[in-house]
Amino acid sequence: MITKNSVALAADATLRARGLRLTRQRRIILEVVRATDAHPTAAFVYRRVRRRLPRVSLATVYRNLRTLAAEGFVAERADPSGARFDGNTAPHDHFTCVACGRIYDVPPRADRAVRARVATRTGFEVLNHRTEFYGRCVACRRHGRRSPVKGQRRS
Amino acid sequence: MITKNSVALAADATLRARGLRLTRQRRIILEVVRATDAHPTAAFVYRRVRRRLPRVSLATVYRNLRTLAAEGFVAERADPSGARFDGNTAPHDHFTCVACGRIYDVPPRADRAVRARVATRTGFEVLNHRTEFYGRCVACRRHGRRSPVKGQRRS
DNA sequence: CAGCTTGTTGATAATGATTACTAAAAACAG
DNA sequence: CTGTTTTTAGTAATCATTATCAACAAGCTG
Repeated sequence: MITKNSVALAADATLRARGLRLTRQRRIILEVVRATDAHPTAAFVYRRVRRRLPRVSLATVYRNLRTLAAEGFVAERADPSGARFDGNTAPHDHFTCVACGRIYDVPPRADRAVRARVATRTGFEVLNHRTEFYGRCVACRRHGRRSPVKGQRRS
Repeated sequence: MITKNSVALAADATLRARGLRLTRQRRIILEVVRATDAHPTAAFVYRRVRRRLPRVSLATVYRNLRTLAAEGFVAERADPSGARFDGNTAPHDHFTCVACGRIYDVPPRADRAVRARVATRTGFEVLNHRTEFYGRCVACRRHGRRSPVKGQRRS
């Protein structure tokens, strides 16, 4: 089972091997990102971390999200209004609801062939790929929402 | 055949139907985006448009790229360092070279089943989907480039 | 332990992309 | 023309992100 603690231990070992340290801030930032499936922005992570470390700096959050992403402990994705982070580093796809803006995880497709096809067609070396779906989630379909809700805070 | 002029005519008609106009600026911005497959940034479009309209404003470029995207004449995609635009509005996928940063078009997969699978699994209404591939393009493989080249201008 | 080196933090300034604002120009309708 | 609406250029403002830096902490080394 993946526990908070086993994650921290693994992170600690990996970071040490690079001459980096798993500081209190870094550990809590990692825990916050892994504890939600909301694909949070840096600002969201900042707000959450502040509950446990009231004196943390926004720069520290950004700095560590970058570090953790570079070391593979979180994934980073580009969003029209900025970066979002994902504590789920297992391969999976995403569904973005065009009405409420929420991003849902979607189980990945069995896709060995997809990369191979692109590789042979282009001659490129395909290291990775990801599919993004867009549409309306169940809740928004039920409520008949069609367009982005204005004024809602980005999570 | 799709000519510059037929595009302009179609754009003009669509825009008029919305009470908008195909101004000189708007038309040239559209032409610039459609004339390249470099998935340009707003700054790139601005530089190109300025060759033909030296007094154009950067704000005008942004404003019109947004308008043209909203009307479906160009596609917009989020990139880690900002928005990129695509004059190719036919369905297709993208390959991003992690070494040189270039974004290549990839022919789309026959994919009726992909959306259906997600729809039945989630209950969501899937309107669209897009696959992003990451790897090294032929040129970068040949030159043995592995990491992003620093200091190059985003196109 | 004291001293040295290096990594890290919080605070804040700086940057870069994008958007908002506004007065003037252009496009159109009658 | 004349009035109305849209659009523009120029610029200020905003927002996310990054850089800078002095103070601090952790890990050696002797």
